[in-house]
Amino acid sequence: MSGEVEHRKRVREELISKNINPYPHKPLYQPASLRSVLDSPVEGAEVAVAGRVAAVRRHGGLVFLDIVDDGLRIQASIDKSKAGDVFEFFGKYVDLGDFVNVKGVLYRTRRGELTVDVRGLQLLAKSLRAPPVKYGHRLLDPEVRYRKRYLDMMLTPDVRRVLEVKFKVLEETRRFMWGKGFVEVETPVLQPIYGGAEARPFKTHVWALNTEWYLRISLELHLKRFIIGGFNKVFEIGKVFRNEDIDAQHNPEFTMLEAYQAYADYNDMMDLTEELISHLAEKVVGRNVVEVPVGDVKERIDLSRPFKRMTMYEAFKEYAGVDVEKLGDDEIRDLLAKNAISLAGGYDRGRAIVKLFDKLVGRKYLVQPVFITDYPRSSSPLAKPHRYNPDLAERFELFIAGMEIANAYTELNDPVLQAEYFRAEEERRKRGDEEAHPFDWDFVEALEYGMPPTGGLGVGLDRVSMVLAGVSSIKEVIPFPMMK
RNA sequence: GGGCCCGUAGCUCAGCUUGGUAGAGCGGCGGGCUUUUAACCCGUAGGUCCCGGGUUCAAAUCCCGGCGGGCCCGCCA
Repeated sequence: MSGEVEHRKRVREELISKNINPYPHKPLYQPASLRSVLDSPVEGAEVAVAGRVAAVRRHGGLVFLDIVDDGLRIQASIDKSKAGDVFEFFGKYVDLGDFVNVKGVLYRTRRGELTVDVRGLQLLAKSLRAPPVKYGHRLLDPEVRYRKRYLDMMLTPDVRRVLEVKFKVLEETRRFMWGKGFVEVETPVLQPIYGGAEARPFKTHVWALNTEWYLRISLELHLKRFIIGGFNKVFEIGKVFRNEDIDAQHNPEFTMLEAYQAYADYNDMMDLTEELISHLAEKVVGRNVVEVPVGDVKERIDLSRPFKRMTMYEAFKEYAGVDVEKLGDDEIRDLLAKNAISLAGGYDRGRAIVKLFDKLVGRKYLVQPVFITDYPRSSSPLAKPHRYNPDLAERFELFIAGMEIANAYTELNDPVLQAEYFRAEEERRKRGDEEAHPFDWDFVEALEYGMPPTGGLGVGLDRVSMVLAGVSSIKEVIPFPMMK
């Protein structure tokens, strides 16, 4: 309401005209953290705190206010008979939403609530707009929530809690990886050629070179160059960008952890993944059973080790009652047709099997953590063929709550095979599959210098955060999600 | 891309079926109240009823077309 803003602007003007700065540079009374005050309150002691006025309850000569600072709340009261000048100033110049600095004595009210009996008050920052809902209540309009996320965080403690889960995941992932002896590195976001995943990229223009470049869709190919360069254990946590749809599980930019380890294979990466996830459960939420909404039901998900492991073929048998290995290509084509699946770039047995897996098994059944291993070789152009079966790749994906959480390979390090697989991808692109992997000559050349046997892992940290926070939309764990 | 739903005060929503020219609660502002905590009581301001067109004496309401948004399905991590 414009009247409200006008009113507060007038208050601001009046303060300035009275030589009271509505936006002073520092608090007058050095504020203690609310955490320290609330954790070990000393009744009768003098304290100073600062924060936003989140609620005001006036009772004639006594006014109660809630002060919120850094996600915590404390009550203060101003007694006209004890601090008449403060009382008058507050009534005249302080509104809901303003930042204040108060000094006073800690006591407990009749109802037992810890309260600061205010004796001194300084306005720290005048707000011109009152918060749209009361502190502690939820903003309901998702449009407003995500576009004006500062209001969402400011007003709803649970929103802050969920975001804190995400940030703690980032922090604890680093701590875990460092502890395992991995070096945190960085790789370019802007690239002349993209790769490492199957996705449509974002394009951009580099003026200095007058050429089209891309935003990275994964971290993989540069991290492997670190392995070639002699770093044995590297990881990166970073944004990747995929030019695809926006929905409850997908945001066009999201945060991946990728890790590569020399002299390791996908079995080692499975152990590492399992250990990471349970480390995160323990450090971030302090328990290994979490509740996550999956579809219409809240699922109790047990993140304790070890996770179930099954091959993709076993999963087909168990959940879809299909023995894919024994199916002829005609039967697979029939299944594709029956499930209305079309394959961009023409029929390929391996890729068909993966699509069928997503459709028939994927999200429905893989609620408890499970590693699905041994993907069809042709669906994984950067993975090494399986040591016992050349039709398969040494690859696994981790599913939790019906979501793909992690993806890992024994990395392909044979440059001749890599070139061959890239060539096949290029053929597929020519046949119309926009998401086929581009041929990366520079990467093949790097492999030609020799890469040790390597295990590689990618983890979607937003989705991990969703599981740990128990939320069903990726928007909840991304501070400023992309909005249509 | 397909389907369903929504758009009225700062917020949450009623009014629409049955057309008569705009309402409530909360919030704001003013007043009252010295132990409240979604405080309470009294008063008051605040609206392009998403936009455009049509029907009608008359449209928030009925019809058509846009725009914005949400959810589900398909695809992608």
